[in-house]
Amino acid sequence: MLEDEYQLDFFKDNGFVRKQCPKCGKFFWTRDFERVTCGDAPCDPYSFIGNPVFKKNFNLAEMREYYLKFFEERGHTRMKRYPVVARWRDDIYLTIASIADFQPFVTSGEVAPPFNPLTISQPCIRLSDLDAVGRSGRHLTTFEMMAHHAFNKPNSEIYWKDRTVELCDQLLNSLGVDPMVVTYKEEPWAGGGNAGPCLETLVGGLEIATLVFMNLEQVKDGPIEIKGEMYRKMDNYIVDTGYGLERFVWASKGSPTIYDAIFPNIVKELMDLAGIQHELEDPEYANILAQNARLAGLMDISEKANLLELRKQVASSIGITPEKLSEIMEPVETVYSITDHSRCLTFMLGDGIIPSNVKAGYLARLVLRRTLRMMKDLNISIPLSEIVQMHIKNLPEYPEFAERFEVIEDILHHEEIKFQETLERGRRMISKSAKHYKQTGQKIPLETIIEMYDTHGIPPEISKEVADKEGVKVDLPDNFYSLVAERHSKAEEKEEKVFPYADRVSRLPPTKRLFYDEPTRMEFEAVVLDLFDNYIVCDSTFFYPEGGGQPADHGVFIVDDVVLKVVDVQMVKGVIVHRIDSMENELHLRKGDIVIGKVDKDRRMAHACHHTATHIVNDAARKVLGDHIWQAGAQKTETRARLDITHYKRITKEQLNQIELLANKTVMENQRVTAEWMERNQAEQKYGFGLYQGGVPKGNIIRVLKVADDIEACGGTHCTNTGLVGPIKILKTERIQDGVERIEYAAGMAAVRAIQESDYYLTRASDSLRVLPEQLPATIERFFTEWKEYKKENARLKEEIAQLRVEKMLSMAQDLGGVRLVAQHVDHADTEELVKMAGELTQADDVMALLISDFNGVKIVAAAGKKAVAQGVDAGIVVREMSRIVGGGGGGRPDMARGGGDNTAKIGEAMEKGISMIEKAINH
RNA sequence: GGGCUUGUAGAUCAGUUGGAAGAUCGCUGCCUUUGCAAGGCAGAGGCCCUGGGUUCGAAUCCCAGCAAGUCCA
Repeated sequence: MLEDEYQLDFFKDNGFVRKQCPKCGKFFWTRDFERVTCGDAPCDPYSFIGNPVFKKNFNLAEMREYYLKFFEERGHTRMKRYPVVARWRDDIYLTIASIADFQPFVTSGEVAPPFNPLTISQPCIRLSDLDAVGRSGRHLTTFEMMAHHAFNKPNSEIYWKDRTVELCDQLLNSLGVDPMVVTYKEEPWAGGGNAGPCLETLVGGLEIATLVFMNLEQVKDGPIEIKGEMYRKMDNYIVDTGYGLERFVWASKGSPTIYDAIFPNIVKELMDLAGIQHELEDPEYANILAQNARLAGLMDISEKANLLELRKQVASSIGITPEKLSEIMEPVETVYSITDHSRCLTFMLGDGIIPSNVKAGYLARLVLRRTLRMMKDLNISIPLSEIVQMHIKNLPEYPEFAERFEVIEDILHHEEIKFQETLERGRRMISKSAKHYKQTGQKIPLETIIEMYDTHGIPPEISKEVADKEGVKVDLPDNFYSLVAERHSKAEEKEEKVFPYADRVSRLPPTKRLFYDEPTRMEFEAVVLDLFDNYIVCDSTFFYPEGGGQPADHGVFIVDDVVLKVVDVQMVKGVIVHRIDSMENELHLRKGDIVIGKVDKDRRMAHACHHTATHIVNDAARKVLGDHIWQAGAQKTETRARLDITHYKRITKEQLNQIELLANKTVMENQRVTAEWMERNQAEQKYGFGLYQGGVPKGNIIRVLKVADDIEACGGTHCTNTGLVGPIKILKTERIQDGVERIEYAAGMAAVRAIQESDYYLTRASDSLRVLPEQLPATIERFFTEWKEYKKENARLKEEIAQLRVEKMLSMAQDLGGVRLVAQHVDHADTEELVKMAGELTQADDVMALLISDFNGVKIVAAAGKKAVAQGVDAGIVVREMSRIVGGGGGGRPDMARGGGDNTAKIGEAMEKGISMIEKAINH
């Protein structure tokens, strides 16, 4: 249905014909009238391997520069790359395409593009084909998407389809590609809520560019269907191209794999470390790899069955067994994979991702652990950081990575130790479980292996390896990871809260936010524009709506004599809605009325102090802990505030003190706090993405706030000078996730109160010990030691008393048919003492002890010597019966039982019952 | 953001249905040995993570917190 979209003048004017591929049924454009197939794998196999398609070969830096310059010379502005971690977005963690840089605000038309048209080489990370990396010869986790983009609007078109294809064609021409081998395949594209026609540029069986003409947006009942979703035309239309830098380099070299093309020296180095012969000059070897890559291009080898099929085909085509081939290929593939993964880590850590168990950090750890595992498989024992360092040396275009190497090394070292500990723990667990199943002669159940992975992070291969060593079998199904996924499949959808009057509010004009203009003014007049239930909307307001971790202002509206209490303030699409506490009062109000608003000043000031303090603490933390610190969340209240930051270690007490000192120093310097409304692009260019620490604001104009050295996009209300924040007191740190530390602190009056509070605890503690506060630690330590000693002595004494009493008790025993019964009241003895005595008494086989005391209610202990037990006495039953009489319960083993109750008046009765039961049991 | 798991001696871990806190290694002393490796005997070392609750009684069951591990989006 998009057919018409592809009828380009460029094709007609340049002698292209449109054909349909008989293999895949897709339509494509070619200059070669004889051509039958579309040029894409699997319809056409790779033909460039050993037969480069460009006149000259390029390395990454040369290719990138060639490309950017080519488009610069044709009217495009060259742009700096964005980070691989998508800080400016909250829907994805990693930058997956160059267009991701401009989503969602530029593509939606809300924000103007920084340049138009522009060209960029954007490093991207995609982890969706992890298993194919290294094996397929072409998959990478990290790649640079070279691109030229043009953002067109109805009345201002930069260029569209014809010019785009023309530029692509010219680029290939300039590189010396034979025009006859280039095909453009029609393939509708969809992703991220947009879609449009698309042409894939194919050369020698390899897709080297994708030209997307984004002109559709996803809507529920749109007229156009693409891949099952409905779309409609957008007003603006965007040229979204993607040229694979690494694939260009590969095509220019014609090496067997993409890995040999883009980082040959690191591959070589790792091959040496792993002790693998890797002579690409060896024609036999190169042939195997080339065959493999060619055939791998034809199938999706992330399926295990397909991988086996691939092995079979390659093996037969070169005349060796599949097993032999696997033996040759696997280590080489692993080296490729390590090289790729470590490059991915270089970008991730270089751009500031901290490994963690959540979010983007988890993805970093995932890649990191895969890499370590593979290194271990090949016995490569150098630290991972050394491999990363090789990449950094290989990437002089990214000097920022070299600058951060020290931190990266530290992080990697940390992670290596952590993983080792996890594996060590896991090995012990499996080994234990294996021993257990060995005894029963069973296999280790799959459920156990799944749990080991899911709960303890032990890869199934390692479980198997350990079990093998113990001589226990394990069945590992091919679909192991999908079985794990099944466990998690019960995902629940959570509803998004929708403001009930969203429609009505959207018809109102945006509220004037006066609190920005006069941050200290708390009283104002405003005109009521609308009211419903207990919500009031005015033309302007000084009430700050909840946002950016800062809670809403409270206060009152006054109309005539009526006071309306404002309990919440929210912003809905630019309109500020005040909620008041009761509906009745609202009856006094009508649209058009003028109201007087009064903001609760203390509350606002407390929030402002804490908000400004948050920026100061964030800045101080970065200075003390390092540049990798990134805000992961923040919340302010009247009494305290908290800031979550990414950091790969626990913050030490000393560092915390330093942060606190530094923060207070910034306060005392009494620097001006300034806010400036800036165009988004301009702000980003000037200050970088550090702006978005506290979240990504919407719209083209953002508010840039400067507090000392901290510069962030922030919509909150602040103190006008840092001095007004008052003291900042850090209260505690908490590790809310691996890699994320939470710092809690109080500022201003709240800080003074917090100090008073902790002072109170200190005074109370020192008062009750009757020592000075500075002697508290030593005193408490002494008390604790003494307490332990007394406790031990106490136990010893009880033992001794028990022994002493036993003799006397035995003398009072009554003889019941060969069993000596000691039935006695032992006043004030606790259960433990009774147990000790009973235990001591029944050292003699023929003794039956029945002890009862009135300690804290009634305590009963019965113990029977071996002979008594043999005669049929069950201490458990006796105690249970006796305890019931005193209103409690009890039980235990036949030779030792305890119980009790709270009815002390019935002690005697219980004792009689016990004695009679024992008599009965023995005489039975 | 969701799921799962774990906190017991210096270390690694047992601890049955709630009923006397254990093992192995390490540590101390003595013995054996030319010495070492080791062996024998004796001993020290526990707020059973914290705080509530249920119970006559909690390491064990329930709730909350703190600390840690791990899988997924």
